[in-house]
Amino acid sequence: MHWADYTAKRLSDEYESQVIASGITPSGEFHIGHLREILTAEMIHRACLDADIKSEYIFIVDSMDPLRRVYSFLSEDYQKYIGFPLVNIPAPNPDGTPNHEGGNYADHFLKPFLEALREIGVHPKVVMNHGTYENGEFAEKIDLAIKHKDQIHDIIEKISGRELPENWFPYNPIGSDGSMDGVEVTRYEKPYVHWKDRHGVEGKSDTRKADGKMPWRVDWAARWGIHSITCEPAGKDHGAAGGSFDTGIPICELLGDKPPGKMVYEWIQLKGSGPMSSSSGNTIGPIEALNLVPPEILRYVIARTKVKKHIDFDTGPSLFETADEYERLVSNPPSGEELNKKKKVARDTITGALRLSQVNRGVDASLSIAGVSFRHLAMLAQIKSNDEDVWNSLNKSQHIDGRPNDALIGRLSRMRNWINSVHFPEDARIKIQEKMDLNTREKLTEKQIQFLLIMSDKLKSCKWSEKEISEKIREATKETEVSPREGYVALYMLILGVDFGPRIASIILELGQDITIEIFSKSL
RNA sequence: GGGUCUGUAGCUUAGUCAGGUAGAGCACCGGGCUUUUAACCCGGGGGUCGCGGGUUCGAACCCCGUCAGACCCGCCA
Repeated sequence: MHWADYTAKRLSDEYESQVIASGITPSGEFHIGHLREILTAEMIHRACLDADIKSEYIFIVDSMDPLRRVYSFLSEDYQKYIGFPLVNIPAPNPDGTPNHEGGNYADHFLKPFLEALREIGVHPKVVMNHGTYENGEFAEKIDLAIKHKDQIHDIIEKISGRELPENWFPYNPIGSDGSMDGVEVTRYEKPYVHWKDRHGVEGKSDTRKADGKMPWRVDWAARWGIHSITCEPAGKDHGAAGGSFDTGIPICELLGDKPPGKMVYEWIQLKGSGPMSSSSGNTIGPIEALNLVPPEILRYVIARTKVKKHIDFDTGPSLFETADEYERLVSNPPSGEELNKKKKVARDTITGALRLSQVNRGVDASLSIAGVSFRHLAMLAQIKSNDEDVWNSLNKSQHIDGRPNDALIGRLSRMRNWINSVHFPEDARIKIQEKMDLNTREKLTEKQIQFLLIMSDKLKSCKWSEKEISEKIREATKETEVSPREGYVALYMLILGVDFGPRIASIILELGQDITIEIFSKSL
């Protein structure tokens, strides 16, 4: 059984209807690591719906979280915004300076991420956390938290092993300058928290408004109750012993609610370069990833991996394997009646992964088949600059019959992006030689050189079509009495510098007559 | 220091929660197609399930220990 289906089943044993949640702080550019947070939750949500369990999926944006520090992509102008809720800060310009016309900081980073989510078929109910404060939904929890201040204090200190400051208070009001830093609570008089900020200014915050927020560990526990969340997968940073999940459970209960069960997912790493981090610049954005990787395959990468296993995200060579594995599975799904228990489990797991990988829920996976392997498409995309030529070639090779489907059109356009990016594997790149070097030439026999000379002549008067070029190759092999194989090897050595490759006539055609003849004349 | 997770074929892994003869893909090798030469089809070899104990008629799976790797415990998912 797939992990999402298993979780859905477990949830339905405990709750009648589900609220599955994700939560992310929009403190900077989103990266594909965040996609795991989103997709883990969304797949459980889909699994619930597929099992006729009532379910809702919400994405809580921590727009009230304060700016912690001036990140590397921000200019020093942001110094003055430290401690401000992200929703109250101007969005940065590309050079890192504040753009006062560009909306707020939280929305700025959120917007493109939501677009990427749409592209991979995720349609959450977006909850801006500052909105929840603004409309008073937090007020009751804030009141309870303040009343149980000492107990919460003890829970955090005991479970996390962290020492809280003397003046710790489960509510951080915003001071006169807009920052939550250095604001000291002087007293609480429902619904107002009175304070004195670092400038000595005194004031009060209305707990029914977004005049302040609860600290992270309390905030998270409170929102489980406010939104009746039944499942919220958490990153392993929150899931560590003594982490915010562990303190959240008793705090949530203290505030009168039943906490969701603990579920922790592993991180995605960029192959070979460790965990993703916005500050180190070691990121790949969901949008960048979606430019290269078809959405169903991006989903598949998450769906096929157990939640607790880390994923090495690789936009290099292993993308071929992942994509071809997906293609193979969809076109030839594992089936069979006489399987033993283990094989049945394996089959159900993988078919579950395929089901959950579809961009649109309930749509037949077979519609996402491109009908051609990633490798073959990579080759065609490199030698055919025109999409129509690619479709013609695929028709001729009987990969497709007639017009390409949407999946294939999408694959080709992303394939072109991939090839043009630094991520495309070098050994898959077709490199046209300007001329044959001496080393390569020495590997050829006299006969093969003869063959190339004849070819050179023939190409000069050749009508430039794939058929004609193939015909010339055949003629030349006959005239010089080299085997077809030797002839092809000679051509590959000349044009690509290696002894094998994709269909040479296509490459020659694509190169054009002038360039081809130039390669021949320079080399021979 | 405390904790979590991972360790199965050269590589990626399924199977571990409900113990019952180790399964797949890639790669590799062989054959076919003999020209769509990075395509396609068929076949094959390859695993002390990290290591050591224990429980059991029976352990990749449960328990204890141990080694290795990754990560968390400073709100970075």
